[in-house]
Amino acid sequence: MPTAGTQIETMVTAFRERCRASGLALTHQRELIYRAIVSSKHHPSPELIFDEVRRQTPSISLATVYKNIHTFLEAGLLREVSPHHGSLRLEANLAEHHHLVCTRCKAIVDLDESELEPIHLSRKLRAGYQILRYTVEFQGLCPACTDALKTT
Amino acid sequence: MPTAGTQIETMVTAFRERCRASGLALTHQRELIYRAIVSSKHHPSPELIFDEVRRQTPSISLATVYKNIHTFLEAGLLREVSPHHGSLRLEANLAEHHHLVCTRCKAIVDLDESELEPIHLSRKLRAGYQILRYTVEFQGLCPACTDALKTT
DNA sequence: CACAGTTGGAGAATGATTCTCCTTTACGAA
DNA sequence: TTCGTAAAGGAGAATCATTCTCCAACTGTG
Repeated sequence: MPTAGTQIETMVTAFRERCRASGLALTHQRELIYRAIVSSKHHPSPELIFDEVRRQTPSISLATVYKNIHTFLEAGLLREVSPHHGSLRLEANLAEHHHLVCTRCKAIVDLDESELEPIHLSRKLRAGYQILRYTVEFQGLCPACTDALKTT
Repeated sequence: MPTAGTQIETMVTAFRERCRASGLALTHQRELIYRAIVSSKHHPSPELIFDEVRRQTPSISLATVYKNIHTFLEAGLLREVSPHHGSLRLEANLAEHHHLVCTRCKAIVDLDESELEPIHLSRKLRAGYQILRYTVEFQGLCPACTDALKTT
């Protein structure tokens, strides 16, 4: 069975290949940033990644971390945990319901609980966790953005 | 069948009662803010709410909108769409998986696709939408935060 | 109607993110 | 291996979202 260490190396190797394939220069900083994210068990913020990377290369700039995160997101090497961070989004609908989020225009449409069957967990979820509620987020393209991409 | 208009009035009436019950003063601004959120089909940001409310009361301050949003969230009158906005959170794990989010400390734990049964939509989802993927977000308290709240 | 405690307004302060501008580096070609 | 060019990095200013501070105005009670 592979250890966590070799698994990280596998991902870093794949990362190098994907950079080459995408025409992205393979810089020291880029590899450190990617490695910091892959090695993290949590889902780190740019600031945390910066703190981690700075331990090995104190001269790195926070702007470089941000720039590369966006580069990696565009290249599909990373994923954002939330499709709508950046600004607080609110709702007054307190009934159980789910969301359909357009990844392009960030519009959010509600889906009633009755529109999907209840979720069943195969096993007891993580010991010690108290689950209060769950929400399903469907990500995709809304009709307008589907059209817009076709035309372009 | 109730029209959208009367439904909004119903919610505003309930809002007034809940304010009274929670000891919150019923100000002109509060009602406008709540009404703007309830009336919105989308899931508005504070800035959008401000723009809307300002049309009726140009003297309102953006800080007031923010303050009241937080007041309403604490009173349970509103809900945040995303439990982890505020800072970009990233992951390199591109496999289908889900998230367990602690609402108190914002820690995110991955849940493998195999840990829950697939979701079935009862009907064809919204015409015209292209669904690319879905993620289930379980919200609750992690073991550490559960303990912390017991002790307090 | 007056009082006391909330709440609102304005603008400064803070934190996250992006931009600008100039220097340095990666990497294909010679 | 060296060179030239385009891509990338660093520093700090600029911008955007959000929060705070401080004082004036308002709500709800007596």
